[in-house]
Amino acid sequence: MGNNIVVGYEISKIGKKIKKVKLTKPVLKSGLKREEKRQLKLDAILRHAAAAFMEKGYYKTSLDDIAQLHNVTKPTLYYYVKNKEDILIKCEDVASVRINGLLDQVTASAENGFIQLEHFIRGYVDIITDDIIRCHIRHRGQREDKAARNASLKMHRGIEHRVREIIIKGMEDGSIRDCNSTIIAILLFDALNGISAWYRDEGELNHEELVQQVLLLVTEGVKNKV
Amino acid sequence: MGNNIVVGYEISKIGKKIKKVKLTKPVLKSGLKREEKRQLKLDAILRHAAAAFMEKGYYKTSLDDIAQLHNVTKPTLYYYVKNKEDILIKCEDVASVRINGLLDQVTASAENGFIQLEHFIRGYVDIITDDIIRCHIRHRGQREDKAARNASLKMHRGIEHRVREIIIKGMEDGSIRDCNSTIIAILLFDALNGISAWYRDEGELNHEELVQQVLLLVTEGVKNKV
DNA sequence: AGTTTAAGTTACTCATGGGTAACAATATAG
DNA sequence: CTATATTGTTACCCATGAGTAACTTAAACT
Repeated sequence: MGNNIVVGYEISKIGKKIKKVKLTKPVLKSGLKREEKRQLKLDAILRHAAAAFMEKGYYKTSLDDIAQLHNVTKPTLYYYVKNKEDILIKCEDVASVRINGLLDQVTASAENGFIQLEHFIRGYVDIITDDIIRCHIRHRGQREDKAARNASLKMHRGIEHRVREIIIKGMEDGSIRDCNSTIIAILLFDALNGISAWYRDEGELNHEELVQQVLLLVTEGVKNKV
Repeated sequence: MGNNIVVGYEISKIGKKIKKVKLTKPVLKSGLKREEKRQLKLDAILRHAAAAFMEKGYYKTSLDDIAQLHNVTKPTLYYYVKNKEDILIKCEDVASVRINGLLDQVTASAENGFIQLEHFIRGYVDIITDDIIRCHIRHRGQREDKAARNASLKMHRGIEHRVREIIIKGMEDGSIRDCNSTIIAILLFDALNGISAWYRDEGELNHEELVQQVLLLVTEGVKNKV
């Protein structure tokens, strides 16, 4: 029940009530504080859940597990989240914002296509350290609800499409060789997403060396042309 | 119970019994037939299960589903398989044989490292069309039983290691440029395994073009060096 | 032919875990 | 200081699905 109340609605309701009385700061401030607190708790839950999903897998992680990680009981989760699948959806929302943000940043520059692609790869390898992003990558498209599944696939296709655009741009400005941009974009994503399954920032493998090797492969391939 | 009887034991038992009486063909033949039939049925079950796992996911596929696909009831499966997880294990056994077989074939040639790598890529893209292989790729390492999980990871590391050896050989014979063979092997696998999640032989995308693009990426990269 | 073994069935048990109802405590507004 | 929304709890329900026991049918060996 509680989880059906949309945040936006809640705010506007408060706003209406207050508008006719007084628009003092304490009211607004505490209102925001509450929202902030709620948002922070939701974030923490998503983070805990994502970490658990990555470690044990979605189906092997119970809501009780997640609740325990957050030091609450299971029903409390339902105050922040519609159901188990909604956790995946909310993680994906976060991931979408971050990845598209990266793409915004990368495509905003005046650099040529190849350089933009290089920037994207760098940024993406940084990003996939985050459990929420990794959770999205691992579970994207995996939704019982049909509408949710389609939304997830569409969102990922959107991202893939933007990378393809970068590649096409590179082919037009001559910085990227002639290739099938669709396939190359997918292959690149497959490789990068694969990384997210095993790479940990704390590990022995140097972050920079990883990026170097990905760029080596993408830039020149491994064949020796002496 | 019945599933605990190892195939080899069964055969040797029959053999002993017969050795002292008569080694007529009909007996051996029918014995083989039985084993053959059993093996064929097991194969069919694995194939059905793998297809279902790929379509709906391991946890969303019940043993009843798999049984139905094979036109038997659930308990019958237990005659061929120890438990649900055992299906994954048996799929992995099949996959291991095929992939290592490919590697045997590839490394047996006198070609240089790069050509061997190329051959492997070609062969692997062929192989990952098979549902059982795809099932292995998607579910490798995902085992509730610890021993089984370790075995799965070990087997995959073994394969990865052999590819790394090819790369190292290529670096030694000068056909592959200097690189971190471990990372490159993993990246290559990530890309190839990623393919297995979306590529269908029946689809519009030409098999040869896919291979071409993978080889383009691995061979020369996408940067235009004009 | 008659006995044994393989192969399959029906009808259960039972743990797990998602989701809910009803109640309790805590914070915030007026 | 009281009323109300927010946040959380305990104690359930109930569907699902893995695995088993006991029984039946079909095939195969002697």
